[in-house]
Amino acid sequence: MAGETAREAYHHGDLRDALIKATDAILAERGLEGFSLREAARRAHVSPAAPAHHFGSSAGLLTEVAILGFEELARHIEIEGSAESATARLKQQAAGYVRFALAYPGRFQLMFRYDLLLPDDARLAAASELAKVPIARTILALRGLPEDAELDAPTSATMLAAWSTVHGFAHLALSGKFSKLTPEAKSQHLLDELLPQMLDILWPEPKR
Amino acid sequence: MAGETAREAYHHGDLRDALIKATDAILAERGLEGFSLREAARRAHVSPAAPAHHFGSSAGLLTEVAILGFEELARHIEIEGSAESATARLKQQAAGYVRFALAYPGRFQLMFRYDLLLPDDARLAAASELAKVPIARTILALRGLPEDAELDAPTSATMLAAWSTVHGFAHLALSGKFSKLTPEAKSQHLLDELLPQMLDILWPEPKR
DNA sequence: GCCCAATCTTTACAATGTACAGATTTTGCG
DNA sequence: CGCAAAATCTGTACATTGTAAAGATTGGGC
Repeated sequence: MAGETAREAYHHGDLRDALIKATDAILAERGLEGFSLREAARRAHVSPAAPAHHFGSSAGLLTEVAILGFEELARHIEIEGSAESATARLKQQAAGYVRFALAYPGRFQLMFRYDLLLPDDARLAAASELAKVPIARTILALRGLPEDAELDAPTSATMLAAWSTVHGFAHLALSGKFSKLTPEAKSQHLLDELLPQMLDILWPEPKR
Repeated sequence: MAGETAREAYHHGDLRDALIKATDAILAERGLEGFSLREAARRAHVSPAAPAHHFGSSAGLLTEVAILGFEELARHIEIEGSAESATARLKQQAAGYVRFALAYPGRFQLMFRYDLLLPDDARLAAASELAKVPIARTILALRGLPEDAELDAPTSATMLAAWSTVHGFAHLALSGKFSKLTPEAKSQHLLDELLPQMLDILWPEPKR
């Protein structure tokens, strides 16, 4: 009991967390295509069939990781400092979205791969919805509405516009469609140059 | 020689085309996740190892299908009728892009899955670039430039904006992020309602 | 102290991509 | 025409994957 805790822990303890962390490590090291259920089990020092009892299937484990991904995405989107205008705040949030996608490409791609996730998981849907809240607040401010206003048609259309723009940018970047630069310098150039240029076109500063 | 041509054809003939068509059929019937190299070989009535000689690997076959996909995408983007304004033309092209993605989700998803395609295929890169040409023309018209003008920084940033917007919309739609509707009615609603609403916000008609 | 349920292992099976060696067909060339 | 060489396809084999089924082992509640 006071023996080697690591050995003991794997035999009964927090396998669930260990598998989630192993999966996250695989996504970070080898990307989404480098993941396999058996590899995650290997890293947790358990048999290939062990994960099934905790997550049901591979999709169950990946869904759990995707939920954590949406929560982390929400954190990246939330605004830290003060923002002068609503459009400035929107641009900061857009940068946060893209920064997350570029920093954790495996996680990000997983989050939108419905074929790898449980299709009707309520917690996943909730996490996905929660990640939109910070943007919704900014959109309301952008349209001069109070923070707790209802999401009318033009507001949700504006949200859709912001979401699509930033998501398309991130997805195209990860698909290698902007790959004329080296991978190292690419992220900074995308975030510091291309993204602001694009956002200035779609959301020009109203201050004349 | 004058015998049953179908049997003969499979034994020597146009296996390459047959495999491409089989793959396209799988993508249409079962989606991208329903594809396997062996299933394509099965549909072409050849052994599992046969495709290798024509395409090298699974990625080689899929790359060929993706090239056809980009060519078809370009056709969907090209404008058919006359367009009053440049922004109207842009919106028609955007609708063409989304219509393609919704009509051929398997093909569309494949085209941006770098992990399934040959990473350095020149013909694939060329087809991808060619699909942007119709949009580039519209962007130039939008900015009041002649059709053969060079793509300066603001023009390419505007292109990036248009591309990201429409691609993000299509990708989010296919990821099931808008799925509060039935799949049948969804496509029409997306094309007729949501997409125009979004585009009107990002590209308002200059005509006051 | 003991039984039951939770947890993990072992074994097994069907599928997949693809390498390798051989058969068969077509083609090029004298 | 004849024949060798090249192109094309088959058969077999192997490592890897997800997961189902049944058995072993552990821990908690009474």
